[in-house]
Amino acid sequence: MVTLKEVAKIAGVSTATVSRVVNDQAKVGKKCRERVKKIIEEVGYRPNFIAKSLADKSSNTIGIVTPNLSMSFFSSLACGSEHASRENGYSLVMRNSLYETRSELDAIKSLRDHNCQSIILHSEYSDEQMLIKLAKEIPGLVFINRFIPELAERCVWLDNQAASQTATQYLISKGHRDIAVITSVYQNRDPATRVQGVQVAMMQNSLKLKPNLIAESTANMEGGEQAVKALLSSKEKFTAIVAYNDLMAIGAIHALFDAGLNVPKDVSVLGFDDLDVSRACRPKLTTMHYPIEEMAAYATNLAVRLVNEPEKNFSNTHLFMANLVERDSVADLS
Amino acid sequence: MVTLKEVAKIAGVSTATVSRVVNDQAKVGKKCRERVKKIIEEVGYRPNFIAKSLADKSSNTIGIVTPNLSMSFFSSLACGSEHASRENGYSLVMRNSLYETRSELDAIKSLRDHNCQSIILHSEYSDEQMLIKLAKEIPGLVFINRFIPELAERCVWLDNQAASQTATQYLISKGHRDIAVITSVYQNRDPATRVQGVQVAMMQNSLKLKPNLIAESTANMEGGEQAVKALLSSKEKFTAIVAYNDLMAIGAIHALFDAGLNVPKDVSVLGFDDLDVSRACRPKLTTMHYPIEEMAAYATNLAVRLVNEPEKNFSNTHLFMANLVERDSVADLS
DNA sequence: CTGAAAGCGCTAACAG
DNA sequence: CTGTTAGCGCTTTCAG
Repeated sequence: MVTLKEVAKIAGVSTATVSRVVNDQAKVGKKCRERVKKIIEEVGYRPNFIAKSLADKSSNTIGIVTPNLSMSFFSSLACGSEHASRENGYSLVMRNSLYETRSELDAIKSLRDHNCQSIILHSEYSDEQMLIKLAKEIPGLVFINRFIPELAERCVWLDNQAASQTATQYLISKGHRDIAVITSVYQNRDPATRVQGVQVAMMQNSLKLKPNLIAESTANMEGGEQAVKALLSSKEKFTAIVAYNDLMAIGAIHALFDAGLNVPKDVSVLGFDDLDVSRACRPKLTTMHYPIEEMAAYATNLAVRLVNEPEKNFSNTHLFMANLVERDSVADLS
Repeated sequence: MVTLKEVAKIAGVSTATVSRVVNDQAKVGKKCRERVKKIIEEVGYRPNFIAKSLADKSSNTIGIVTPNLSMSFFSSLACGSEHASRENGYSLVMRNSLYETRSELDAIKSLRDHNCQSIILHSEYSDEQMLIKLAKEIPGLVFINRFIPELAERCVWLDNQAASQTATQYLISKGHRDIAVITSVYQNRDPATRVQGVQVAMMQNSLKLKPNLIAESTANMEGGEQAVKALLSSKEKFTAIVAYNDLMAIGAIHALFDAGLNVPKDVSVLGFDDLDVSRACRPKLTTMHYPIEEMAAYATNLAVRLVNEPEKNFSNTHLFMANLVERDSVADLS
């Protein structure tokens, strides 16, 4: 491996000079610069990033921790982040937080110990106090999909309530009055917030979300099936379901068909997230598009600016909105 | 940030000693070790991995490059790799290869320049000669889903032909005689190999794959739809389709239903990969399970052993098999 | 505009 | 068993 020092020797200049031309810094004599460049080319010199990191205390890597990278939502998140990282000249290192006990914390600490100052965290477990403490230590720690008031300028999140209001309002505009909700038992507050959203939207239309039209289960396909079964067995009438996410929505569709009901003819189903699967199922799912990839890219840029421009003050709000994408799972009753 | 040197000073020992207890190496006096440990604990010392890497030329990171992390198949791959990386004490850094021109190569080189010696590559574009050259330079470069004879000991791949033979044989055992294939125009040789697999299986049963029952398109849902439309317009009769992958299979199912045909009653559809979507569509997809997560973990372990035990000779074959998972998209005609 | 020199934080012979 | 001493490859004052 050819080093900077060797280049310097061959070129008959000092290492400082070579370093300068490599990072095209400052004033280096034009001819001198040319010569060094030529030699670098000839001998195929490539800078050693590790050494650079050590010398200038940079890290050139940004970290991302999500519960489980193999889930579509999180892989989109990672993808957005990878793209932004690369554009900023950083490497993206990732960790799943799911498989270990103190998983999230361990992941973050491990990242920090690898000198990466910018970390994108999709936190599910840790409590706010812990996170606040960590944030002090790690200047580039940003939170995605979690709002912590004390750390507002580090939080990139979605207006869940507005989103589910939009969704509900849409259903109502299509003539639905008896709306059911299938939601999830989840670590964070998203499910509750979304249920609130439908309640508010219904209230605004002088409607009411009936307690036995709320079914709770796990946030996946099986959960969706279970929830719908519960709904069905309650004998309460409903013409539409707003689901916590696409997976539950798809489970719901399955359960509905299995019960001899047609979607959307007999009951409409509205999803959340707009994962790829929402175009794979039949009928294709009408759903709220979660701009997770954009959010991840945004969060990544924020994370690098947070460490590179520490003096700067950043605007306090990084709030995104979901938007409705109409496909085939909602019927027009009007 | 407290350094090893400071710990040494406080403990009244040399940095070498501290280094030894940190890496619990060699023989250090028991009391001495205890004392140092206590101090490390007290002052909250944490080793600097960058410095360590520079000093001992290790890298503690392994790289992975796939075309597009947001695709289910690749995110499973990444996930398997992340898990294995972590177990080996490495960080996983990833790169998409899709967005740039000389994308793959750039990604690998960038990884290499960041001193990561172990790289898992899902190569789509690069030619063999280039790869062989790279392999010489990077001891831990392993290829996933690509077989390069000269680099057999670095290739972790799937027996595509056997897999599609299995698939076809299954269809035949279910009474299907008129089998169609929808395949993909793709960078690598997989599609062709899989088509061969069905041809062989059919031949073994004195059947023949009719040329106009082979439709080619892109390897996604839209491609599947298109391919089926082509098949349908050929007027050639068929009772089953083997698809290049799950996405095409699902597209096929859509197109079939749109044409008024029922799956599996009128025509059966068999997928490949066993992605999550295969359980989201209706009917649920019978498909060949591609053990990509296991393969990725295996490849990752191989990659680290390749650099850590260079003297060792590794067995030449890292060949995996796909297995059939029966769901609801294939009818029994017999 | 360019060079000398002192590190960044840690490891690894080599002595003792 | 423990300390001394060079570095790893690059950056960065500080002189000149």
